[in-house]
Amino acid sequence: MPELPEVETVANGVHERVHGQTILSVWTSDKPQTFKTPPAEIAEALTGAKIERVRRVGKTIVADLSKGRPQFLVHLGMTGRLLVSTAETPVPPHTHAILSLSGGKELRFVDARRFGRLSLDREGYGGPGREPLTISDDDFVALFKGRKIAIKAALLNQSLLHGVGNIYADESLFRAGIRPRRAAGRLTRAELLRLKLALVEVLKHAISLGGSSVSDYVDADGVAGFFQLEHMVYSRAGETCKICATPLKKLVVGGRTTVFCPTCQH
DNA sequence: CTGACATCCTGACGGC
DNA sequence: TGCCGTCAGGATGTCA
Repeated sequence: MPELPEVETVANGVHERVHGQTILSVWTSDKPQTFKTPPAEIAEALTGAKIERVRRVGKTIVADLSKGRPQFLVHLGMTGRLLVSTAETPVPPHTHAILSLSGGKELRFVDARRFGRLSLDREGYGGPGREPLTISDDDFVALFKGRKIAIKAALLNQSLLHGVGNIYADESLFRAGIRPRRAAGRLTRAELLRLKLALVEVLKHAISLGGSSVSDYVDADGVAGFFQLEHMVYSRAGETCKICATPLKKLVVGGRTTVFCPTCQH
């Protein structure tokens, strides 16, 4: 599932391949759920527009278009893919949008499970959440002050922090030695700073490896990432801890499957 | 404010 | 082999 590192990898890959190009035409599927903005409006806004820049904000991919045009937003959901393909490449099943570009290639949005969303930026995007890679120590600590919810649930809450999903929540809590059910507001400043450090480290490392490929995540060229090979806990319930060999335990926290080491995490 | 739960959706996987 | 039930989860919404 695409979280911050995967979305960053896709956004950067797409940017390198399409920036400066003009969108010649737009095709959209007939699956209304995929489009938060009506597909006809999206097609109208995009057709003839130049793609100035493609970047990541939280888990959203933002395409900045020529002046006067709205921004084009892509959320990958769980299984969404944004692919730069030649026009000759067979169109895969579950393709919901195809943008034909002046360079001859196509930018395609493919999403089997249809949790992904395409929209224009009319109402703004991102919300109040902060970026984990740039937030200050004091602001990070303040996010959790007085909160009774489990720290894992707080990490997943996009209105607090952007871009953290199930994989990086579990991985950062493991690396910080903190149990996922601990009340967020009861963590000490030292623990929260340890968590922040672990989170930044794990996100940056995952970005450097092209993200985690579980489910069916791939980058703009359809290439898988490698960080899943370094997962310490995510999806490893019942297996042994790579540090202390204790069997890893499974819980549900914040409605999500959660795996932790009862020995390494307190 | 909080958590528990349902909803959307399809592919993968386990059991029989 | 093949069918069927279960599970996975990001964002959002309902309800207690």
